Amino acid sequence: MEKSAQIKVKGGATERLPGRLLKRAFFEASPEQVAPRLLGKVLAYRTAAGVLAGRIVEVEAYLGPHSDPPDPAAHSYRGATPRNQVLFGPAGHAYVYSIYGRYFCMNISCEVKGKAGCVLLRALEPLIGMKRLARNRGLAAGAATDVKLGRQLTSGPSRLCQALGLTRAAHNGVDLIDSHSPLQVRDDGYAIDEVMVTPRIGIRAAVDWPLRFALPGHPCVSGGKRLRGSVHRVE
DNA sequence: AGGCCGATCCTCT
DNA sequence: GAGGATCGGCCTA
Repeated sequence: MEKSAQIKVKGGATERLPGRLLKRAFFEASPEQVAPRLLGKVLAYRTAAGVLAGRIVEVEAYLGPHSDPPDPAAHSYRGATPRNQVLFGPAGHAYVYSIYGRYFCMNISCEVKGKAGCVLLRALEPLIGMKRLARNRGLAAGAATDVKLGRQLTSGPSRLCQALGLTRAAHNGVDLIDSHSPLQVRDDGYAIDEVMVTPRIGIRAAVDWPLRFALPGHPCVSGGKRLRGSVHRVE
């Protein structure tokens, strides 16, 4: 019997989240600025059964209709609708939408109220609650520690929602930078050296715009060689 | 009222 | 590399 089995984690409500909460101002900038800065930050979800968390390793920026030129691939391109209204609200809120009838994707609203830019979370590196992340994905618990299977947990915009258990009904509109919120974006001091920039994935319009950002060479980034791009140093 | 389609994932070849 | 699953939301009439 392992010792760790006796140091069982306490109830989720009291369990600490890693690092410190980001500030609202972090998200009150253009999506092109916010997206690369989000790399390395932590998405943490406090549930009754304990904390789930992952490090953000791949994102995409989607520009609001006010931008010049406007972004035809963005959900906000044709203005506010019941589905996308969160994007037109204040920065730092979750925009969760359903796609293909079976999946969800999560974005974070940017800029100030009235400007609908956002950042899509495309991949996380699993950090906390690996076994439960695997179970939520319908994978064996062993996948949590298996290097080969590890990237199947949270590498993909809908995979990460499935792993954390994020849905539109429960999480659309949640404030991610409120200390009382179950879902938060936090900074644990992880430093980024380089950022890779490529076109966005899975869209039909503006296919060349360089708005996808990822940690170069990170095993949890989705896609293969095809998705290599230019690498830039970070401050 | 009806049609179209998607910021995906998984399986099979 | 290709194709199917599956349905909410948006557009057109």
